[in-house]
Amino acid sequence: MTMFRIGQLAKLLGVSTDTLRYYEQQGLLTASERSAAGYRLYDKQAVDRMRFIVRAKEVGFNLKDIHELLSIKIEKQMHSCEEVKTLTLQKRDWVREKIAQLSMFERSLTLLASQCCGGDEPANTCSILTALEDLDDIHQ
Amino acid sequence: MTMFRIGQLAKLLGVSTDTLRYYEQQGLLTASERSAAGYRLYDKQAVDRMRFIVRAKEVGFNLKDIHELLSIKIEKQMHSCEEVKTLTLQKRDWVREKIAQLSMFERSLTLLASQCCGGDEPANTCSILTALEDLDDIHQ
DNA sequence: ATAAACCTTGGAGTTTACTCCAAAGTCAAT
DNA sequence: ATTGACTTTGGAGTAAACTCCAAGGTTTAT
Repeated sequence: MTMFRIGQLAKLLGVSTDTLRYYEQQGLLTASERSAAGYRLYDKQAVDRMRFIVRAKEVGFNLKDIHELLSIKIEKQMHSCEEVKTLTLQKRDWVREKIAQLSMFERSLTLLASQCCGGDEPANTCSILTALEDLDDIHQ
Repeated sequence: MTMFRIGQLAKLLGVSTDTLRYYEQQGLLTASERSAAGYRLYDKQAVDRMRFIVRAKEVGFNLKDIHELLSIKIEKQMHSCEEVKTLTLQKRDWVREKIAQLSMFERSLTLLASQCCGGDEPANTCSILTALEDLDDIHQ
């Protein structure tokens, strides 16, 4: 069970040490312990948690969202189970909606790329907006 | 062919008039014309373009990205077709990666919800991080 | 004709999420 | 033992994307 120092963890996750300290300051993650000299030390659990934070950030959750996600926990008798479930499903729906919208972008970008260097269509009709319109046409 | 005024467009797209003016200032969209009194007027094309901007924003593109997306156009002889295609496919890959990561979150949130109010498992193991670990377990 | 509800500009302020010091302590290697 | 690469704190600075005035002009409804 090796512990990571802040620089090693930063390198592992591809973020800066400043960012990790900032996340700690924002209450998202405290290093599992400190060395005699006061250096932050992160164990496996802390690394996992930080990885979660960084990934969630990358896909578009903000720090408040992430805080909420991380605090979804059943602590016996403390919160209504139904409450937790509702919040979780809400977040899932949010994620699903984003996936749906991204899929739309994916399709229009694919279409755009195919139109771009395709055949003999007039070149001036080739843009992301016309690609989106074309997608709409297909679906109507 | 009715024209929208800024407040109507803002309402339609669910953003503030300040935001629309900000996007104009950032060079993303100029109103198609002005009324005699100097009011911004948006035609269908401008509405479509603004809708694109707002949606792209919602799925996590920043304004610089959006600017790039909107300027992907083949203007005869001006840009290499291959260049345009490469940029488009790069953006598409970015979108695909995001979709993949979001799908992972979707699955873990689904799992989390199912664990939450399920049966007799010990409640203290129920969190987004343990759900992610469980997902990893399934896939290994 | 006078409110109420719009719109204009310019500029200042805010929020989020870092990012970058400075001054000082720690650790490993030469 | 001293250089270089790490770490600490606190606090200041920055970039993006709004958001909110103020002071004024315009439209619409009563």
